Amino acid sequence: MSGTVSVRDIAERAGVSLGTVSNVLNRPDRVGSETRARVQQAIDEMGFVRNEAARQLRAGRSRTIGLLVLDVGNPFFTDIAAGVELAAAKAGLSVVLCNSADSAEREAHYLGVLEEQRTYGVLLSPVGGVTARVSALRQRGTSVVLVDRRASRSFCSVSVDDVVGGEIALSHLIGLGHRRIAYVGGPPAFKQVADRLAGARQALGAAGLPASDLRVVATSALTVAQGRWAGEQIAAGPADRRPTAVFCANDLLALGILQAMTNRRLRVPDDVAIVGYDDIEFAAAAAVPLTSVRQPRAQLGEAATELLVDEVAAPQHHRHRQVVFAPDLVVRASTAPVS
Amino acid sequence: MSGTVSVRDIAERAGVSLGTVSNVLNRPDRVGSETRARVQQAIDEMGFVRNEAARQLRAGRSRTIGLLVLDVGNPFFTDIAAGVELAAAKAGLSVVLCNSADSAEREAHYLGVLEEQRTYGVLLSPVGGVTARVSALRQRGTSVVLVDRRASRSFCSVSVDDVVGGEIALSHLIGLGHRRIAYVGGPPAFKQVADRLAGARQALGAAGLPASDLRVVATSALTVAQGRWAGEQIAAGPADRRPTAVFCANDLLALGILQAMTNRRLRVPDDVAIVGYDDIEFAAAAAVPLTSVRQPRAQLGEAATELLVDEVAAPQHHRHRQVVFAPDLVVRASTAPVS
DNA sequence: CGGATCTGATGAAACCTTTCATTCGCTGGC
DNA sequence: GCCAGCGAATGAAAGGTTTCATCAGATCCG
Repeated sequence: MSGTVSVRDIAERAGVSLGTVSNVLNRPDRVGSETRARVQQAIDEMGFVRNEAARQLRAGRSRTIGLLVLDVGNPFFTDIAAGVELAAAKAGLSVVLCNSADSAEREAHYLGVLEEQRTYGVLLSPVGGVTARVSALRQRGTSVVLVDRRASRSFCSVSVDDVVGGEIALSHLIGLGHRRIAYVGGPPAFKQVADRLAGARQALGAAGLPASDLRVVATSALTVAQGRWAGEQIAAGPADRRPTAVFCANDLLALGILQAMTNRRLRVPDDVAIVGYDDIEFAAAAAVPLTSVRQPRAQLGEAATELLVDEVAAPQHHRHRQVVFAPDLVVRASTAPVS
Repeated sequence: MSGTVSVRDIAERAGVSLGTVSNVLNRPDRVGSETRARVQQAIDEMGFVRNEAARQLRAGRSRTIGLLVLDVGNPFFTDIAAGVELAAAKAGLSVVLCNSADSAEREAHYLGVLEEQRTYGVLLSPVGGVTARVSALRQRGTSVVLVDRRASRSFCSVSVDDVVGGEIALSHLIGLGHRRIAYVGGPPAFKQVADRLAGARQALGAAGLPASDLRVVATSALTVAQGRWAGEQIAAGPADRRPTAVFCANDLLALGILQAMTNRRLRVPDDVAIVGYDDIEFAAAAAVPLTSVRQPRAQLGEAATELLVDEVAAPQHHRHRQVVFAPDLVVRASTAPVS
């Protein structure tokens, strides 16, 4: 303890006024060099550390961005966080990372905490959608940018075009000659799941192929276990009717499929080609490295942060924008021409 | 904006004094029920949100724990974070998660930020060790608990016994009849790498087996790529001298080994059994689910938080403790009796 | 009815920093 | 020698909450 050191103590020690110490800290150019040196010395000697709370109280707003994500355990979000942190550092801001863990209750709790902290702004990947709680937050003066979810006109947002993602995944498989293809994903109500399927169907249509070439296997969640289950379904059929390729709504499903195929002694990509989605780190590290649709995660985080900073810096002539990124395909060993 | 609402506004609206509003918020039992209701109504109507900065300024300390980890992308740390969050919530505290990304510079930066915030305390998985920066932080009154690193007497710490971990991994393989075993890990200077090896050797000795039964393959990092490389080394030898089992210093290495074996058309566990370390989520999700040494990650986080709370709550008669957990073994498909 | 007790409410002080209008002390120009 | 102008330093005010000593009013008992 030893009674924390304040600007007043420094001022006393250096024989100057409070204001001068503050100036040394914030506008050193306005202070005579000799005085500045004396103050600096006092700061070093006494081990003075700014009290951010007092600073923030005075400023009315903190220098910390709140990033509230659906799942910190998901590499997708930690990569976004890395992008946010990068952009925030550039703007002289810090980031606090909060985890709603898919729970609306936790989301509300953290929005409360962030609002009490008078956060600079909030980057939110919402559990359900833009709830009344979020609108209230914004109304009371905290800027909010949606992440990984396209917003209406009244909010800024950054997201990735899932229809395009489905399209490039399927175009890749069609290009390799695959004609019996399965789409694994669910629940179908998830917008991402539906959009990626829509994109896949578009690609099929564009190639002049019948919609029946794509078989949909609906899962109840986007997990490895569900992938394993779907893999069993797919492997169970007779070889001549079995899909030669599988497009999964995310990489976890794809890993589950891979595991099921390994169990069944089916070879990837020779017997079944697999395309995942998200390109998480472990997609490249899988026993058979996965071809996957990559979302520009770090860019997503950076863009969101920039939109936020823009909104906070000039609230009056800020126009909300909905930025949509295009995903791209990372081709690895799990896909090959149909045999 | 609309000029943020303060306790003063609420007091005015409800026709009471400042202090009463504060009492409604903090000790509702000391306020008459009728008054309380009137104040509460004013709060709801005006959308009052506590200003945490002012609160904290007054209290001299924030209600937020700083958790500074080596790598937020690593599931090991996010699981610890989950445990921390759980225990923190119980104590009415929030958690901010910071990422030093293995950089001493970033670590120092974040320690600075956390100190300026007058954080409740810091949970630190240190980059190098307990630097002067950390000691200074503590000396100025911020409690620090080390995570995943055993501390000397002067700090609290929580860690997992890596020697025991190595021991149980190797005992498992010995029990399955394996006698030609490889240990993959590095760089050897990493304490964890060395301790796990020491444990492995102990198990060998305890079983009355010669030290030569364990071949050490040193890697330059604990990554999938290095695991792949080590796997190549191991697979390259003649079948009758090739190890029948591999114990890896972490799961990433193990995944790399698995990938190399798949490439080489060697079967796991029939040709080569694999034991990983950490039991990350993807260990279970691998093409061949990995047997792995599990560290009690959530418990680690919880214990660290409790030590911190104990230290902060009663600094005078607090005694620093170094809690060491024992890991356990999760047996999956990647190990089987030697064929 | 007076005094003791108790509940409930009050308001000033303190926490620490930043800001800004002022003041101070000089220099240079007229 | 006086004044304008300038750089440098000052000090009071503000920001919102909590705490604590104090006070007002009601209740109860003798």
